[in-house]
Amino acid sequence: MALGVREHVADSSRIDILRAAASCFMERGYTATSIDDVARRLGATKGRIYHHFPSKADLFAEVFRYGMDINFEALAPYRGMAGPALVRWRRMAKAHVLQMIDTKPFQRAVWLGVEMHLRGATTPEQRTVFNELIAYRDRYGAQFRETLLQAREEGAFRFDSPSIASQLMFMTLNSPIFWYSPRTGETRADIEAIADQVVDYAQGGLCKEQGTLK
Amino acid sequence: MALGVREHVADSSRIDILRAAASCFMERGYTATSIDDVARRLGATKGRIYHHFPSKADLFAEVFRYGMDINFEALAPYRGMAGPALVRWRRMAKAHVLQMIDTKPFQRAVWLGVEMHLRGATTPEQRTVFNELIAYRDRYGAQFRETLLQAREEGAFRFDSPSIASQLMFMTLNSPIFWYSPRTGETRADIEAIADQVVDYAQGGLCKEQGTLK
DNA sequence: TTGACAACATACCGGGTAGTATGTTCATCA
DNA sequence: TGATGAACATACTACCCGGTATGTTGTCAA
Repeated sequence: MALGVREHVADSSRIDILRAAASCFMERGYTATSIDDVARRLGATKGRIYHHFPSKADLFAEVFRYGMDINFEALAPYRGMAGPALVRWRRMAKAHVLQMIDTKPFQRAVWLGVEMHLRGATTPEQRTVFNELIAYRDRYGAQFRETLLQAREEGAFRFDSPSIASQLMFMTLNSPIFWYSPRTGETRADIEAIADQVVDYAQGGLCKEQGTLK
Repeated sequence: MALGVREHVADSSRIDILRAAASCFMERGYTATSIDDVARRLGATKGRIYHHFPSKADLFAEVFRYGMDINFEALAPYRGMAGPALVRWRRMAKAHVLQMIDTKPFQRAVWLGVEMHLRGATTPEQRTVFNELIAYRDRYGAQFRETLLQAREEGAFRFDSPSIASQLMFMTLNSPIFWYSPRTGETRADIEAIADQVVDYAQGGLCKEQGTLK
C-alpha cells in the first residue's frame, strides 16, 4: 500500500502497452506486427516492452486475456437473471455487440488468438498458456450456448444443430469487429441502433420458420 | 495450338502452385507464410515458384483472383434468373455457401486479401493490383445486394440499413470458411444440409419482424 | 545524502526470409 | 542432331525482426 502510487503508474504503463499492442495486432496481424511497431506507436523503444513482457507471444497472450476479462465484466450483470431466456439472451447479445464495438482492437486480438490456436501456430510451451485462454473463452461462450438452449426449450428459438446455430450466432454478434468503424458525429444512440440491428438479425436467424421454399 | 500440350502442362503446374499457396495462406496467414513453405508443400523449391510468379505479393494476388474467378462461375447460372427475387436469392446464397465449403483455402485467401486492403498493408505498386481485385470482389457483392434490395421491394425481406444487412448477410454466408471442416463419412447430402441451415439463418435474419421486446 | 531499484533507452547478435544470380535437365523444332 | 529455351534446382545476399546484454535516469526509503 505504501507503494500504491508506484504500482499504479506501472500498471498504467502496462495497460498502455496492451492497448498499443492490440491496435497493432488488429492493423497488421500477429506475425506482421513487430515489437518495434508497438514501441513506435507508444513513442518508446523495445526496452519498455521487454521490461513488462518476457516475449512477443506473452504480450499477445496478455492482450487476449485482457480482452476476455472485460468481456466477462460486460456480461456479469446478466448472470442468473430471472425471467424468459429470450429476454436474457437479448440483453447478453446486445451487451456483447456493444463490447465488440467499444473494444474492437482487443476483440480482434481475441479472434486472432482463436485462429492461431485452431491452426496450431504456437510452440509447445505457449500451447499451455493458449489452452488456458481458449478454455477461458469457451467458458464465456458457454454462457451464451446455455441461454440459447434454454430459449429453444421455451419455444423462442428453433434451430436444428445447436453447434451450427451457436457458430452462426457468434459470427453475427462478433461481426462488428470487422465492419464497424465510427462515423463522425456519431452519437451513442446511433451505435445502440446498430447494435439493435445486429441483435435483431441474429434473433431472426435463430427462429427460422421458413425453409419451405426449397 | 501446336504448343497446346506444353501450355497445358505449364498451366497445370501454375494451378498446383496456387492451390498449395492458398492452403499455406489459410493455415498461417500471409506474412507467416514463406515462399519456402509453399515450395515445401509442393515437394519443390523456390525456383519453381519464382519461375511462375514475380513476387510473393503477386502470388497472393493470383490466388485472390482465382478464388474470385471461381466464385463468379458458381453464381453465373442465376444471373438474370426470372421469378421472385427471394427464390433467386436463395439459389445464389446456397451456391455461395457451397462454394465457401468446397474451396475454403481460396476463400480464406480472399478474406485475407480484403483485410489486408482495408488496413492498407500494401506497397503503392501492389495497391493498384489490389484495387482492381477489390473492385472485382465488389462487383460480385453487388449481385447479391441488388437481389437483396429487390427482395425487399417485393416484401420478402425487411431490414433498415441495406449496408448493415449486406454486411451481416455476407458474414453469415462466408462463415463456413472459419468453422466448417469435413467430417469422416460425410456425404454430399450432409454438406447440403449444412448449407441449407446457413441460408435459412440468413433468410430469417433478413426478414426480422420482432424487435418489439426491446 | 546516498544507495538501490524500477523503468526505461541503446547497442548488438543470430536466425529466418524475400529476392536474385546462376546452374542443370529435358523436350521440342529447325 | 544440335541448338534453344522452358522449367525448374542450387547457392548466395541483404535485410528485418525477436531477443539479450548493457547503459542511463529518475525516484524513494533509510
